[in-house]
Amino acid sequence: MLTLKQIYDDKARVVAGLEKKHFAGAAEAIDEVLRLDGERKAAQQEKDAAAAEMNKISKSIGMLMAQGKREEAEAAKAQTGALKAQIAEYDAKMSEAEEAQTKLLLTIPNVPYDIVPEGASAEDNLAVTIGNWPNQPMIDAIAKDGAVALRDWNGEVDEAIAAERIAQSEKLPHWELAKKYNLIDFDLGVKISGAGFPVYIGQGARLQRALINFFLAEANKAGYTEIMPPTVVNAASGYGTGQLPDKEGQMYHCEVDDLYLIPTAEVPVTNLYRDVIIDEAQLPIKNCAYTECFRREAGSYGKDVRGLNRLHEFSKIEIVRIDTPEHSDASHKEMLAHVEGLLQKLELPYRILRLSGGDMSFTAALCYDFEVYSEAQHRWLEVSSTSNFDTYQANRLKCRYRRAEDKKVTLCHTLNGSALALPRIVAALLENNQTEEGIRIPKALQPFFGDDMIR
RNA sequence: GGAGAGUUGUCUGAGUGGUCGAAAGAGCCGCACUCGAAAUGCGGUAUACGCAUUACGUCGUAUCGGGGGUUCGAAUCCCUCACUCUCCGCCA
Repeated sequence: MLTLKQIYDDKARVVAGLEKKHFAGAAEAIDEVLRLDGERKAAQQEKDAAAAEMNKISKSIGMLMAQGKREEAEAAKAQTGALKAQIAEYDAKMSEAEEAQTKLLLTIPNVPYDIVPEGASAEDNLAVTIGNWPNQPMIDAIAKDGAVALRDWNGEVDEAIAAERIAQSEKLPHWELAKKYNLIDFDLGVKISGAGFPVYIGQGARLQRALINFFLAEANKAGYTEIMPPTVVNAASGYGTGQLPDKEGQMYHCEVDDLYLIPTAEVPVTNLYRDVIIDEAQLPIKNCAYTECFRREAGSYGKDVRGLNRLHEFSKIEIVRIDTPEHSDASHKEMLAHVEGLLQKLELPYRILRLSGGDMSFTAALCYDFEVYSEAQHRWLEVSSTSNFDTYQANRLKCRYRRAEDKKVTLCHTLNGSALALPRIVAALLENNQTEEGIRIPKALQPFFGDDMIR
């Protein structure tokens, strides 16, 4: 959540930022936060004064008792009743205002950075890079402006090119390939769990393992420490990273023990640093983790959920960084370069989008999505979302560091990104690399897969 | 699952109702001594909120696992939850 300091320091910037994120009633919400803060402060002052008086009297009673002055002590006791009631009253007022304020702050999203594009939806995302792209005219279109709005070129408007590509393509979608080579059995998954829980078999299972190992090896090479966290977490962890309270319905919940299945390794790995004060010398902390991720995906339907496009359980390697405010932007760029490197090594066509204010997540200050092009479905599939959360998560987590220079305790910045999520990578890999002989495994992956082809 | 013992500051560890935010030791930081280091000596060494200030804060409140209660007063008593350890049971 936002810090009060952020709001006091530059209220106008906060309100403008929230409006960029299309948060309705931004100005009113911020004013209410400040009003509640004033209320809390006033109540605390009164409470503190009353408590100080009470402490003084209590101490004097102790001394009188020690001196054997029973009556004077009893007289002092008589004074305390009213004070006690007052303290209770102010205390109630104070915590009431504080709770109301926190509750409100939890509903207010993070303020986006200045370079975040204006816009209400995915239509307004800014394509900043495209790679391994075979269609030259489109690359030129991108190169001209350096970055252009998605709607200008991605096929929705440029229908001629899209239609041509589709007409030329005789490629099978990945769900048919999965069947043809006996890689994934979706029906078996339905039988034992339900839709969205595929069963990987033989070479399909081996491909999963190869990708997990490849991604972890790359992360290790880039200096990330490998973490193997629990895949169920308590509610406090859910609040720490912002899945709770607003995205409650997206997580699987084990009611008996009040635990949640993680939707991403971000949750356990970031919460490692909840209620912690880190020495600046240890920053940036760079962790990576492979976990299964669980998402209820309530409300999804149609072509979005076909095959591997959207699953309830999937494998993902996540990279997480904790950093100083001064260095977090550099960290973010390193993470983007790392993820981009993975897609290059996998030889998949990809693009990188800077998400617009309206499309980015609640907690992010700056977010880039990585998408791979699926040549049989003719659509872009999101495979990574790499974000800087500024102090927004850290404030909830109480994740702070002690500055080397002046020993001051300050909020950290947190960042994370997928590097990478498997299913859509598998989808693109199968679809884009299909040949007469089988499915070609990219060179970088061959040592991990143990073969150059799925046959 | 049953029975019992615990949880104190960066760490070890004392403290069973009254100047206890907390003894002592270790660690760490600063200063002194030294050519330098070690040793030694002196001082400092939590967090949040509030208040104050140009600045330094001999300022206030809260915090001894979390929450609640008893009391004029709680690290200390009671309730409750979480966690750790020991024994029994069960189990991979």
